Amino acid sequence: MKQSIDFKQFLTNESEWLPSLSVDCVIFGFHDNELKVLLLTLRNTGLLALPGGLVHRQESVDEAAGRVLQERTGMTNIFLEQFHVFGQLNRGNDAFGRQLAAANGIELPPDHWFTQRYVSVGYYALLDFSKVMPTPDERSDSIGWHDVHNLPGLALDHTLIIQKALDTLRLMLDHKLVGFNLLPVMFTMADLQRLYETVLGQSFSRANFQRKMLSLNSLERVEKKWTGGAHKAPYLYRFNRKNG
Amino acid sequence: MKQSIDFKQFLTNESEWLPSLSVDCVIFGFHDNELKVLLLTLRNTGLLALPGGLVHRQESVDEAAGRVLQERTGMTNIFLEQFHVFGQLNRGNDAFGRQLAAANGIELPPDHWFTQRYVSVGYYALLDFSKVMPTPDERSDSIGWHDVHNLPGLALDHTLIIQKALDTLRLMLDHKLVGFNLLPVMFTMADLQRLYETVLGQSFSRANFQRKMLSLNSLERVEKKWTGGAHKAPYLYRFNRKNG
DNA sequence: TATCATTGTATCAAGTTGATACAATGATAA
DNA sequence: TTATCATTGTATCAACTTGATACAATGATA
Repeated sequence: MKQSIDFKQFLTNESEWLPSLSVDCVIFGFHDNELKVLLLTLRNTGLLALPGGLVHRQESVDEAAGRVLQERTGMTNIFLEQFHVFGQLNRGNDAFGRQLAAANGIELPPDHWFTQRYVSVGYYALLDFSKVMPTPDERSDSIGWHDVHNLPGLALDHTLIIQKALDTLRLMLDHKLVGFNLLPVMFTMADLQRLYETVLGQSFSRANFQRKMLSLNSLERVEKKWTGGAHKAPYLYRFNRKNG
Repeated sequence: MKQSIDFKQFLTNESEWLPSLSVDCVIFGFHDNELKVLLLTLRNTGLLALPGGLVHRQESVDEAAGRVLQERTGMTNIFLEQFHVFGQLNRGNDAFGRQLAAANGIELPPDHWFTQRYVSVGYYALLDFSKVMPTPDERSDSIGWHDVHNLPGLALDHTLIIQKALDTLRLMLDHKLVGFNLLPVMFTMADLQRLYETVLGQSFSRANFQRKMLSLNSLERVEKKWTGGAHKAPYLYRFNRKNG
C-alpha cells in the first residue's frame, strides 16, 4: 500500500533528508495516439506538478527516485533512468514551498529549510499506459495523464523538465528500441508506427516502416490474430529482447 | 590568475556552500594517439583525482562546474556539459575528507560537515591538448594528463565517473561531430581518423573514412599543405560549423 | 633521377532506403 | 452467397550509402 507522510510532520523532519537535493519523475505513457505524462494536482493549490520528492540520507539518488514514485503514485517496479540535473539558481523553491505549506494551513518562518534552494535530478520512465493505475498520495488532490504536446502551466520548472525528458526520449527512440516499453506486450505494426510518429513528430511510409522494424529481428510475430474491423486482421507482435 | 582558497579557511566556510552537492570535471584531450584525461595529484596525499569542488549557494550547478575547473586548473572558457549524477550511498566522502584534512595537518571532528555525503554531478569537456596549459591549485601537488585506457587508482569513485564520461563521449562522437574539439584548428584526415579509432576503439578503412567525413560538408580544405615525411603531403582541414 | 610510403580518388558489388504497386484478408452490406 | 471495402503484408525498382579494393599522384629522401 501507499506509504503516507503527513505534511506537518514532514516539515519537522529536516534531518531525515539530504539537503539541497530533490528528484522529479517524468512518467511517459501512450494512449489515444497521444504521448502522455503523469502529473499530480497538489492538495488545495490546483498546482500541477511532476511526482517528486527529497532524498533520504541513507538511500542512493536512484533509490530515492523509485521510492518517491511509489509513494506519490502507488506504482512499483517502474524502471527509471536519470536524464538531467536542473541546477539553475531560481527554480522557485521558496515560493513553491510557502505555497505548499499555506495550502496545508502552515506559514513557514523566513528561513525554513523547506523553502531553501533545491537542485533536482530528473528521472524518466516509459510504461504501458493500460497496465498501471496511478493513485495520488495525501499531498495531492488527484493524479492524471496529460498530453505532452498540450500541457497546462506547471509548478516550478517542471515544463522545462518535461521538455528535456522528451528530448531524451526522442534520442533514445532513435537508436535503441525503448519504444516497446510504452506499448502493451502485444501490439500491431500500426500501433508501433503511431507511437513512433507521435513521439518523433514525423510520419513514415507504412511499408518501409514495417520492413525496417522487421529487419531488426526484435519482433516476434504472435500467431494469434486480432479482430476489430472490416478488413484484413493484422498480426500481433511481441518484443523479443534478443537484440533489444 | 588562479583564485586560491586556503584549505583551513575553506573548512570553516560551511555556510558558503550548497550542502550535499559537488561537481567533478572530466577533461578529455588527445595526444600521441592516446585519449587523455586531466587529473590532479592532491597535496601531500599522492591521491589522483578529477578536478572537482563544491557549489556556491548563489551560483547554478553549471556555473559551479566552470568555476571549479578554472580554480583548480587555471583553464578558462572551457565548454562543459553535464553527463551523469553519481548518487550512490558509499562514494567514500568520509574517508576522503579526513585524508585531505590530515594531509593539511588537520584532524576533523566526527561529524564535520566536509566528511558528509556528497552527490556529484559529472561534467565533461573536449579540448585541444596543445592549446591549454593546466596549472595546479594550492590543494594539489601537480596536474597532468593520463591515458584513459591506462589509468592508475583514483580517489573516490572517479574511475567510474571517467568510465561513464567515456561512454558519453563515444555516444556523442557517433552522431554529432564533437570530435573536432579534441583536435587543433587544422588537422589532417589521418589525425581525425586516429582520433576516431582511439576513442571508439575500432579501426576504419582509410578510403571510406575519408569519403564519409567529406560527405558531411563540415570539413573545409585549407590550401596550405603540410610537410613532414617522404611522401605525398596531406591536405589540412578545418572544421566548418555550418553543418556542425 | 629512382624510390617509397602515404595520400586522394575511383570503381564495383552489396546493402539500405524511399516510393509505389498490388494481391490477400475478412468483416460488413447487398 | 457474393460483392465491397479499408487495411494489411509483401514485392519491386530506382536512388543512395557502405565496404572492399585498386591505382595514380605526390614529394622528401637516397
